[in-house]
Amino acid sequence: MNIGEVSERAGLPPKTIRYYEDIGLVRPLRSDNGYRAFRESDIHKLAFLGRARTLGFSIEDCRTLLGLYEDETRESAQVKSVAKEHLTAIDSKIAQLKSMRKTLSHLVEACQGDHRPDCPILEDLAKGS
Amino acid sequence: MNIGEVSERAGLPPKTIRYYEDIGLVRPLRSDNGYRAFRESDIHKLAFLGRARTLGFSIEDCRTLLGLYEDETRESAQVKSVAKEHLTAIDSKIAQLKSMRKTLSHLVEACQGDHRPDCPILEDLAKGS
DNA sequence: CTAAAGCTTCCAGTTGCGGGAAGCTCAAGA
DNA sequence: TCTTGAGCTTCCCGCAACTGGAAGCTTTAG
Repeated sequence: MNIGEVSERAGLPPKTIRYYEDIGLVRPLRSDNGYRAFRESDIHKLAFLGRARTLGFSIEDCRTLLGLYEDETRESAQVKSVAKEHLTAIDSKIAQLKSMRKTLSHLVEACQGDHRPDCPILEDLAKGS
Repeated sequence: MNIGEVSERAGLPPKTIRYYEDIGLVRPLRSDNGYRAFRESDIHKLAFLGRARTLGFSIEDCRTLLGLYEDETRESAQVKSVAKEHLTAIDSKIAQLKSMRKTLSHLVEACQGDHRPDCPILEDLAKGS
């Protein structure tokens, strides 16, 4: 199967698929004309990667997860460990964003937003809080 | 004042300060020896930038905000507009992360995390939800 | 006088692709 | 059969916002 059809079936842009081959996440065969020839297993892998990326896993995490997926001798504890670390990272990002959000929303509420130059937002940035 | 002292006073790494000069956010003078010579106003600007970055504003937003800060004829509505857009962006990032978090936490809870290979996390990635 | 610290510029790498150029292949219509 | 257009290939640049490191000059401390 050519990359265009694979792109639709896996839900990933052709550019992304080529990139994943570049970095060794998938290894499609090649036809005589030089075109990539994807097997069903490649499509399955690509869809797996797409979903892992949707959950926010880094490419390196995806590589690890894919490796575990294909390793019959894996221990689920290994998978859980990767997922838990990622969950922790997500939590700290959320916390950071919420902190920004809190400060920023206060400032936005305090700002009149009219034609006059006086602005609590700029004042806060200038003086620090 | 040299970059080292400015770095401490503004709370930004020297590399970052040089980068901000590169992209035209600050324009320190130069001493005869070629060293950057920062004025108080430069330090003030850098601290302003540091705080804006802490609130998650992009560099281009920072450039805009700094411009407004130095423009006596600004209207606070302009500042508020930039801040509100950023707030919206933060909100959607939070929403996206929470969505990831929700799915991922369910999966992590469902996974035994023991020595056996069976893993709901991998199963979900393989099949989609 | 020397060594270390601090400054300079420049270049490469990070993450995860996207855009676009140049060029080959293939499928369909006149 | 020829041609056109779509689809495929590789390659390299660019994004955001820096960080790290090399090579080399200046200043400072002992």
